[in-house]
Amino acid sequence: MTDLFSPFSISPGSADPIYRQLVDQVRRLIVAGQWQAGDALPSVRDTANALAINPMTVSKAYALLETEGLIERQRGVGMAVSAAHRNTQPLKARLTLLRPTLERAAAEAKQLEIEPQQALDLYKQLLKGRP
Amino acid sequence: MTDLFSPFSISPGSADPIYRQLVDQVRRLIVAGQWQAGDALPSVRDTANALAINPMTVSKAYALLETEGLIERQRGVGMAVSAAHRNTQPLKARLTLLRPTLERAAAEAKQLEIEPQQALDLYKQLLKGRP
Amino acid sequence: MTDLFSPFSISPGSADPIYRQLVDQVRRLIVAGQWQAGDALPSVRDTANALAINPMTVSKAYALLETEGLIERQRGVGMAVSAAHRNTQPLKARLTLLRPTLERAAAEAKQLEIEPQQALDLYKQLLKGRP
Amino acid sequence: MTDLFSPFSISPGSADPIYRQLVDQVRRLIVAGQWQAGDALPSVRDTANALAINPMTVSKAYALLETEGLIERQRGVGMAVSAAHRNTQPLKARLTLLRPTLERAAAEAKQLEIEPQQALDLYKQLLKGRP
DNA sequence: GTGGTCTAGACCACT
DNA sequence: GTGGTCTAGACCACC
Repeated sequence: MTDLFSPFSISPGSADPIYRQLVDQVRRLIVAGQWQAGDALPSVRDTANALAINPMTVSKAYALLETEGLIERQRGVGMAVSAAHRNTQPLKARLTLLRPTLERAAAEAKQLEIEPQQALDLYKQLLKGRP
Repeated sequence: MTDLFSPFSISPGSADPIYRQLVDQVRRLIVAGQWQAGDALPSVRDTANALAINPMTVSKAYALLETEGLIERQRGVGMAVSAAHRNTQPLKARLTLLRPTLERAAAEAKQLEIEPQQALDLYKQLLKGRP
Repeated sequence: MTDLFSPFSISPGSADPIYRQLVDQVRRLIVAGQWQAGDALPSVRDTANALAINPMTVSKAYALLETEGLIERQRGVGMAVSAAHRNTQPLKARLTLLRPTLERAAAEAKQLEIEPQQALDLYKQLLKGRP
Repeated sequence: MTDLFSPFSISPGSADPIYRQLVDQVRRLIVAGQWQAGDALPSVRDTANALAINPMTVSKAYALLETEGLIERQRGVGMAVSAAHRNTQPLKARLTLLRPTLERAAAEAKQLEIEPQQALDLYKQLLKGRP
């Protein structure tokens, strides 16, 4: 029997590939401190089963994260959050990860000639979860 | 020889394809009213030369914009901003174009456990052009 | 018709995987300056055909080299030696790539209590191609 | 409680598996004559404890060495260096064990277009323990 | 049990 | 033409 629940959620029809969605989610979970150094990651097979995707797709995501140094392979055991990585990155580091998207949003607002205050209002609304 | 300058700027190494970058830029320039109805678009060949990209890539971008109704093909002359299209879209329409990116930024802030106020501060800074 | 020759040579039964063998060979060819910045790499399909292996295996090797920054993807065209990378690395850089293997060889000689001069003689012989 | 010291040193993150690292170390210690015929090997459990690895991994290494004839199982006592095996192998045998690594180093030097003399100089340096 | 590698083949996106 | 992604399934190595 396999675990049918997964900490990940993917949208198969999305623009960016499944493996990339997984990488991004893991990265944020670690950087935000929700996953601590040494914590085991869900196994490739369990994740593949739970999300109904191919194990290789999960494996590819994990391989990239290993290259990045965020997670480590423990042979015969599984993958774990890298010990070398400090738990819960400081606010500054987390803002750095958020920045690129906000930079793009700023560029777009400018091209659309939307006033900063109006762009800020929309963002505020979305941050509160109001659709 | 052709014009080596172009109103467009593309980044060949970017995540989204060149044709998409072109489409987005044209759309924003028109919607923001910087390009008015009847204005001629830079020719496919000039644009391709200036940006050192394949003419078919530019052509594909224009074709999509034509389908969208934003620009019109004037036989023997080139492409022009569609007359049917109201110049300078209302604010609401422009905010709709900005929304997807801000939605993504909101989702990322949440996953990174960044407080709304801090995310807003960063966005405000970027909107002011302060790097 | 496809190219049946390839600049690569692989040994399918080797200890390290095929994709790794490819990565190492490309890396050395570039670092040694035999492949210059901007040079196109053999296409994934051609290489796969010539070596009678799966295209994905070649693709995986290229993806790793791209991550490493040694080669660049030119969308719709193929892969090329990265322009950012200086052609023909200086001797020092090349020695750095050789060093790990020689360090291992030194450690093994020590454990086997082989005199330095005798280890050097063997290495000299092998460098001359004498089996 | 068991001995927390071990004559072995392993690197868990290395390319080659732990059991292989153990096999190679035992082999060199015996062939070099540092471990004599009849000497007892550290017990599987002690070694596993000291290195914080799975006992089965140590057991596998010992099993391979037994197959190789280098060590013998003494029922109820443990493993010992094989009596049948001549202590301190002749130089030729020890060079044979060193050869594969040097062959690889020679191939790499050639691909990197490093002159034999420069490769030899580096190896000489490393043999002297100068980092 | 764990992940890694490779294959064969399909489909997609880009130029 | 180019590479990218995913699938289904096999086999291997390691612990």
